[in-house]
Amino acid sequence: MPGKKRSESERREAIIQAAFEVASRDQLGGLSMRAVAERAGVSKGLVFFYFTDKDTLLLALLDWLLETTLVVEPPAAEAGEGGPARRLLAMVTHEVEKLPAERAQAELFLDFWVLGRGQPEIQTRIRRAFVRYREGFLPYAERVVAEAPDRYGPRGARGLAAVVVSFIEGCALQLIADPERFSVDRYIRAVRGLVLP
Amino acid sequence: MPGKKRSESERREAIIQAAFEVASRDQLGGLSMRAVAERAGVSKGLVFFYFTDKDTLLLALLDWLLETTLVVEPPAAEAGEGGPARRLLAMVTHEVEKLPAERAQAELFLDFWVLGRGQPEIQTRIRRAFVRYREGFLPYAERVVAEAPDRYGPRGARGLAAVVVSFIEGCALQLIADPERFSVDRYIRAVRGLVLP
DNA sequence: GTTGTGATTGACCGCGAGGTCAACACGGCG
DNA sequence: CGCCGTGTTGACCTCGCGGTCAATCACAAC
Repeated sequence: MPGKKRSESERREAIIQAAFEVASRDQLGGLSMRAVAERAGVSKGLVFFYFTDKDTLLLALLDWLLETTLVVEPPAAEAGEGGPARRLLAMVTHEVEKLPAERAQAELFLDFWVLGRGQPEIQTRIRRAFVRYREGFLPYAERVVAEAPDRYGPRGARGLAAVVVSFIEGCALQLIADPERFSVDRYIRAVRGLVLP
Repeated sequence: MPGKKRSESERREAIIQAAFEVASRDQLGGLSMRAVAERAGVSKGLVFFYFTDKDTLLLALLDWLLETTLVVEPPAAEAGEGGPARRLLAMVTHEVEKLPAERAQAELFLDFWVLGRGQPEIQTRIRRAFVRYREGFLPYAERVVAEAPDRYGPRGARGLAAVVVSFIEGCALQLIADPERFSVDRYIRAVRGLVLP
């Protein structure tokens, strides 16, 4: 029944939420404007009214996803007690432990990643978000490098932050491929053995 | 012009090759039976003649991909000179250095990974390939763990191998997202600084 | 109550997808 | 030569997609 009014931001939010739910179920490839409209309890035309394009809707969904996920939480104060390396390790542990709860987001994120190839708008947004994510680790990586600057070369902190992020992303990948076998504990123990003296 | 005959295996191979080229250009989402047929210089019907389904063709493509990529090369003999940790590191370095050259394969692989969610046939094949890949590192991880068994817990070698694979996969992801910024050297230097005393 | 404005609908369009199939071409065999 | 049987084709079917738009409705202002 046409005519019912709702505030613009409410509608937009609801549609994006519906899009997320559809994408979680059917992947981005299976996300159709029809399905989103149905899930949001709204007609197809209205989705096009708020988001002119499918591309526009996807970008809005991506923005929402990047704001929600892929944020570094600063370490707790007591995490730094054993030295910089232990603190960085605590951060990595925390990030990896978050993954299972955010599995749907991680899957969608990866889906955008694949879609991003050949779609520059998506790619640049993902890249920017990643730079931000890496920079969240940077200050702590710097303190690790500062302890033994000769072991890491110049710009060693950036490299270390990049390695940290790569490892976390690799974990996300493993989690998606094989959730039952993925054991956070075992991963963390192996890393701990590798890097702590 | 109908009637030209070619051996079955030749045709199958040519079609899979065409499918790979199309997928490299347009991703799996843009891979249509029409496009594959055109690329292979063959009619659409023939593609269905050899591969009854699109799903069947995709599985054949995936099998080809998994046989081609995702194989661990054993380390060179002199790589073990500095001890087990250095040898494992040399293997990781080598795997990461291979990535840029195999970028198209890595991208397609990731694409299948995303598609695999919800498509059990794909998922199990990827999982099996990954188990094999991890096991390629296992003997060398075992020797690393054997040097300090107390640092890694029980089954520490498996955890270490998993970490190694996660890191390599994370690198592949970074390479796909941002090929220009991705610097193998910097990554390896950071890892070296982290794990070598 | 009338009117006007802006949110909302659903029928509709064209397109390209996966898939089917009757017809056809060629090589070998009697 | 004729005539299988296996490759091979391209027209054709249906379906669901993204996208459009005139009609419709709810509400606020007067």
